[in-house]
Amino acid sequence: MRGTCAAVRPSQREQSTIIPALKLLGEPNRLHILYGLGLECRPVTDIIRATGLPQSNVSFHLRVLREAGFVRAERRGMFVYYCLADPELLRILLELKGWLEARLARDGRRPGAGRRTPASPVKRTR
Amino acid sequence: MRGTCAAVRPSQREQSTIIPALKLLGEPNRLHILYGLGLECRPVTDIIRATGLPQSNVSFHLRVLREAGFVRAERRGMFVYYCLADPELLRILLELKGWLEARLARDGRRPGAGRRTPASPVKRTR
DNA sequence: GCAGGATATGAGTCTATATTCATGTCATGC
DNA sequence: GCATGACATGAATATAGACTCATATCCTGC
Repeated sequence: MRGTCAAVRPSQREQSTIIPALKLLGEPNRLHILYGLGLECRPVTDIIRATGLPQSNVSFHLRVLREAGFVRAERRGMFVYYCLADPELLRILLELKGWLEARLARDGRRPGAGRRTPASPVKRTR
Repeated sequence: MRGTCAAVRPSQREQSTIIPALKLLGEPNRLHILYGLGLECRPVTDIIRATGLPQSNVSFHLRVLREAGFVRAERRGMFVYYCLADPELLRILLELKGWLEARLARDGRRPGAGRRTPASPVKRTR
């Protein structure tokens, strides 16, 4: 905490739950695993095959997802099956994706993606 | 389509839009800036004061948000005002947050947050 | 024109975290 | 018991991306 002083962050506590979640979901392989699971339960072996990732890496990501409560693990004989903890998550992700794609389709190119902030688009507003 | 080899990533293209977005939003200061903006437009100076971050850093994050199309920049005289490009984004984030908190409240502790995968919860399923 | 405040940018550093390799543990079948 | 396949874990490394500092650019008022 290197803040000049107190540097009070107002809604800091507000973000305590959502930030880790967004970070988790922002990892390509992790999201891929989640999508791959869909509504079914699958053994790790399946996930490894589906993703093409090394076993070690899949295990790592599964652990992260499990400890976040996004997936459940359940042993069945020789295998450990992983399943989505709550399908609602997929719905919310789909909603975000829908919004993003709609935006992209609506204004084609990203708006305001230019280098600098435009020199002076408005002469004076008030 | 089981991917003979080559490690074909099925929905890889599917994630091309959502992954960068999730990464952007997963950064605490960035999310803080977005929440701070709310539905109003604010000059950079305000954002700097509100967040307590160094000007350089705020400028950096604003650029990322702007190039992603999450905020718009508009010059008014001496100041550059930043505003949320689409309030819908806040709604979706709120929805995710609601889901997370509901989960947390429902099962108190994170489920499946234990170390190892439980040794053998089920004797045999099949 | 010049001065000064507001913002953007670049280079360099630092940190968090994904990835890999090797090894350990657990369940099953013999 | 032992061997084997399925997962998990630890240490070490690599890398992306946030942060800082210094500097450049733009606007306004004089």
